[in-house]
Amino acid sequence: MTREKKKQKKRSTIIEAACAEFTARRFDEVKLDDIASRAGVGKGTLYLYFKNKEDLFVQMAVEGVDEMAERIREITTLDEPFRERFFTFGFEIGTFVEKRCVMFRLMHQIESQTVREALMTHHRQLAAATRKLLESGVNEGALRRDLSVEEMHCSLIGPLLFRAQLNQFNEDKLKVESLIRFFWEGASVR
Amino acid sequence: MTREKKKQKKRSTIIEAACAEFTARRFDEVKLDDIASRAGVGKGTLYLYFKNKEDLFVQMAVEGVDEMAERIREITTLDEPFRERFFTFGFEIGTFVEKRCVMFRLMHQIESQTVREALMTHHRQLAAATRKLLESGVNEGALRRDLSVEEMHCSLIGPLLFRAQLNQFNEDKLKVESLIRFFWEGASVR
Amino acid sequence: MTREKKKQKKRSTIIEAACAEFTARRFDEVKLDDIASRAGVGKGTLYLYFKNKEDLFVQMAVEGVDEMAERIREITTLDEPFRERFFTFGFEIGTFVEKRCVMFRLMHQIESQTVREALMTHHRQLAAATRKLLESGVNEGALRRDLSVEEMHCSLIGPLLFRAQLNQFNEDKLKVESLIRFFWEGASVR
Amino acid sequence: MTREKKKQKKRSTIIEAACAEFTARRFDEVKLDDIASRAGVGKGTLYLYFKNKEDLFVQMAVEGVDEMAERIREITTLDEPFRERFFTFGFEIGTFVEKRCVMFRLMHQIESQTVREALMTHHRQLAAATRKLLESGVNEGALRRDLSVEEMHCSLIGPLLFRAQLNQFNEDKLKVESLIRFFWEGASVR
DNA sequence: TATGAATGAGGCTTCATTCAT
DNA sequence: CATGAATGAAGCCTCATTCAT
Repeated sequence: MTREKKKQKKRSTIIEAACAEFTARRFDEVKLDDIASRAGVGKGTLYLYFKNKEDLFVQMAVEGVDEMAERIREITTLDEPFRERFFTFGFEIGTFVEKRCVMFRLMHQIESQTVREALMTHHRQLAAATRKLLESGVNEGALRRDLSVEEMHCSLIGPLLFRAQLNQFNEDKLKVESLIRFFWEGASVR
Repeated sequence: MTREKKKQKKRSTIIEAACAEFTARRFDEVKLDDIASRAGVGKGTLYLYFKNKEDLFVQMAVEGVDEMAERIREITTLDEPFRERFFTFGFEIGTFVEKRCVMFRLMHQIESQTVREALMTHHRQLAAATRKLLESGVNEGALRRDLSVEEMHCSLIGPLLFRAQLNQFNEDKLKVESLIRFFWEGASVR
Repeated sequence: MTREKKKQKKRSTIIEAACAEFTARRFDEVKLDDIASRAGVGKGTLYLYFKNKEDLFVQMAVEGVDEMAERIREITTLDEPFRERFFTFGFEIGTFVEKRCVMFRLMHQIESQTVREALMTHHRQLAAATRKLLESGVNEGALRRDLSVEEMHCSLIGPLLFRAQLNQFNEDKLKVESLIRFFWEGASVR
Repeated sequence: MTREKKKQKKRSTIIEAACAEFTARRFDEVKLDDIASRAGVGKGTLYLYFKNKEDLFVQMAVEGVDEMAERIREITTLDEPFRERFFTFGFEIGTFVEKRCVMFRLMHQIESQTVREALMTHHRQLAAATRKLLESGVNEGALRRDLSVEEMHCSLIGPLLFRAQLNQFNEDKLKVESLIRFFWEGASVR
């Protein structure tokens, strides 16, 4: 394995560990020691990959978001009926949100304007891609014209997010599918 | 004003200040100094009303939740058509969520099991009351039988919560009304 | 004792402790813990009086310098023959340098431009006052015209400073007096 | 060039780099990284030539001191009038002090007794050689009998040292020559 | 009851040192 | 020999908490 590959892999390991820790605890409750030992590296090593705790947090929160946005854009242009595309999207975003709901939860709680902006930027891209997809549904006559895209975005993502939060603690999990279907029944043109 | 009243009032002032601080910043970014000076009291005074920072946080996060749950139960038993009760409920919970979305956001990020339980307990009451109300709708034939109450709960509260989060930073705010109506159109029996 | 007085006194205690520590050890060898416990205060207390370690160091290094400069100006204007004034000055500056030679030693070793400037500013005042005094000696015909004031300043202070350094470790101490007299014999007009 | 020569050369490069760094900054402000990159070698390489940072510092501070002491002894035994020998010495020590004043400045600030001793030992040799030279001047009747050698040593070296310190920051530099001459005029027998 | 000066536990961060390559 | 990625010891600093006034 090349040098660069190795580095990327270690970075991922750290991000993964950070994600596990930050998901379970408050920012201040997570010690860099915890992350380091969970990742199986020395504490100092973290600083070879991230500027500081805050940076590690942001990188973690942002990890995979751009790829998800890209994926949504991809789905948007698929050559299928909108219904197909929508459900494909729905499952994928549902899974994504479940895994990465921390980001959504924590996004707004950062003091530093610059750091928050960094997070928001990525989130906005995701939201934009999602709205674009919904818009294409409207244009193709698959989704209702009388609803604003913002409204739909909120009514679709909101439940998925809320579900992810609840699921962290409940055992009888709601299915992503049913939430998406509920949205579809309400928003699609019959 | 009686002594007891005075004390209650000061407690409220502190809770209010804490709420403003915790809404804007992370738990660890909020200093007791900040809260104290925003509330216009000395730092030591906080300890006359709350056991410690965590306690102040919990009390703040829980403030008004029981009252809201009670209010929902009240609405549930109103002698009106369900549709009326539902929209009354919708607006009130929407407003409540907007003002107190911090609690929802922060609930899951507490390390201490006991503290988290304290928060969860209140939240579960709120959820229970909400589900009860929805259930009554189902029983009265106003809401669809084929949807589980959990599903509906999630599809109703999720958007309201997500909206509250977005609104902290967007100016062109989505209306609570439209979200509730969207839910109603999808969940009610036509 | 008034509140302000008390504060000043504690500040002095800390400066004193810092002086003792910084005189004996390198900057990085001195721990704030050491200073705090020598001063008989908590570690955190240091931060009520000084911004950080560097600041404490600078304040310590600068302590008393302005007063000494003022004292020199005072001596300069005394109504006595220059010879008297010179020896008065000589003893006082000799003693001062002995006690505060750290400042001179450390002055040039500060990385931060701003911090170094802070130190240099005070030192330059001291040097200026000293040169002024020597100048007055020249003008009154007591000191040689053919020597530049800078030369004299250097030939007078240099030995005092070097002596202070040596004395930290030798027991058979050189007398300040003999150094001053040597300078006087070389620099005065016979 | 032989292998040994090469090694010596690299060692010199490192010492040189260390000297530049330690002259400009505090011991703790100098990072081995800085020294290494200034010397154009890897950080690990430093440890092939020096035991640790402190050792590198000592070796640097001591570099050339023994040679200088030897040179002074050489000058002492030259077959010339003392006056000649003295000025030769004066210029050389003046230049030496200018280049290596760090050593003098830092000598006393080392915590570790053993390290300090290492430095002091070399310095004492230098001082001893200097005093010997001055003593020979007294014996030959060229220098005043009524001054102690220590006094003279201090009055000669002190100004040179002080000048070196001032020169780090002033542009209009005092001449070594004038300081030596001032000493000579005061200390020699007319 | 109210205060805020004093405290010190604890965590982030730096950087000298090591060692596998 | 040379390197620089990895490490973890150690210390500065913050800030929740206490307590004398």
